[in-house]
Amino acid sequence: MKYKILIIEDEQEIREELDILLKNAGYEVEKITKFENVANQVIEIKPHLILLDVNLPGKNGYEICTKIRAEIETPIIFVTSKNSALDELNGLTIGGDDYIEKPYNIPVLLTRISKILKRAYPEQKEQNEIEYKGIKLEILSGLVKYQDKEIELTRNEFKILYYLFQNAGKIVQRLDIVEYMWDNQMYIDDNTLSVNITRIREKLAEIGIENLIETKRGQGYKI
Amino acid sequence: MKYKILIIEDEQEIREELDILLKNAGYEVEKITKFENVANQVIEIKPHLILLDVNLPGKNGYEICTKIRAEIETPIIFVTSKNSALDELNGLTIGGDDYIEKPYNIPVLLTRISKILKRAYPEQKEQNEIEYKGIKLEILSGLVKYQDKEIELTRNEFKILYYLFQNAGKIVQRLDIVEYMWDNQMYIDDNTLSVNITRIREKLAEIGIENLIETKRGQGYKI
DNA sequence: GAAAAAATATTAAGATATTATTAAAAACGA
DNA sequence: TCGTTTTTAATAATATCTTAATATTTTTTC
Repeated sequence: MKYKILIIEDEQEIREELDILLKNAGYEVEKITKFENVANQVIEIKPHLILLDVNLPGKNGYEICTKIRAEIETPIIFVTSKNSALDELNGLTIGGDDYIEKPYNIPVLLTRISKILKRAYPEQKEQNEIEYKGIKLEILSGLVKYQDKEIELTRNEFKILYYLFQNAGKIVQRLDIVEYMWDNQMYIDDNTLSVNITRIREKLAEIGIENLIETKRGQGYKI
Repeated sequence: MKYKILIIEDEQEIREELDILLKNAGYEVEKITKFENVANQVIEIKPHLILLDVNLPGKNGYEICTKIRAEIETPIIFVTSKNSALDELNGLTIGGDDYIEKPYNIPVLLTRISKILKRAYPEQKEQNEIEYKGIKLEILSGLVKYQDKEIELTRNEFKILYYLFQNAGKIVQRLDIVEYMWDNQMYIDDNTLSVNITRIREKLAEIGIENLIETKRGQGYKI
């Protein structure tokens, strides 16, 4: 899947440069050249990420950011030539996800973009479907299909099951799942996982899937 | 081989807590308490991994990281209470290998440390599979396979058998196994080992493996 | 070579730690 | 806000581990 990046930048030269750069890197690119009602335009375009110049003529980039953020959660990278700590803080507290200074270092810009995209859209992995033992997980619809029956799992339940499917045949440690699920910064009770497993098992049983998830006590789970 | 972990953290309480935690987990621990010339101190200590608090008094953790990285490639884990996207990104692009937020989840911290160490020092690879006399131990799946039959062992049983496999052909002393298994716990009845061996033999017999584990009375076991 | 001692095996029964379950509270999303 | 989903909390269930008691086997001693 191709990510769509929106460039909001008044200097034509830089705009074109970024355009080429990003297209070469495999992104779909949109540009805004008229800076009236930027927020509305953004909502129309529905980009996955926005590169926003802070110094638009007669406009305040941060204000624009605020307006955009009021509507959608698209991550924003500020492109700026200012570099005072204050400015930086302003942008970020409003909700921008990163900033980068002009003149930018191209590889740095690209890796930042890719990191932010990965973080913002973690579920968009290449696969749309994964199958094991006749059970099919459909990522897009969040459905589990088995012998012309199907059930829906909630987002977390699905994500856990998906992780187990990706590691089918192997023992997956509980902690690995916890890390995968909760990115593990904050302290999440490990029992939460047990609760989820119980729910997944219940739902799977509804369509006749029994004993799929084995508990390997002291080691983890295995399908 | 024992890994050396360096703690760079100003709050004494946390420092001591980490110290104990890590020592219990079998690491060698060093601490820095004076934050002048941190980079130089680090180079002296030559740790295998650094736990770096981002919010040192009057210092910028990221700056320290940059300086350290200019000298050595030791992996760094940021311990931080901040959590803005910017902070994280900065840390990672500078060369930190991971970050974790306070309050941290202890088991998670430990597994992260161990994962990063494994990645950074790959010489100490762990096998995923070991075979002897047509019997295959699969670590990832926790299975023992023999002639298209397979059994599951419990964690301890598997660990013991794995240890014997690693020393295939040699006599392994009972005490060595006890140490390997129960490490520095207080005296564990060595009969526990006998019980485990009995169980392993039983389970192996189920898939037709007989007389694999020989008892060398007074010396240990041999496969 | 028999009896005693030492080492290991066996079996079953506690103990413990890990996981499961259930219900309720909190957080989230429409 | 209401309905759904997620997390917390309290409690139950149970696989696995350890202990204990007893049995078997091997080695030593006389």
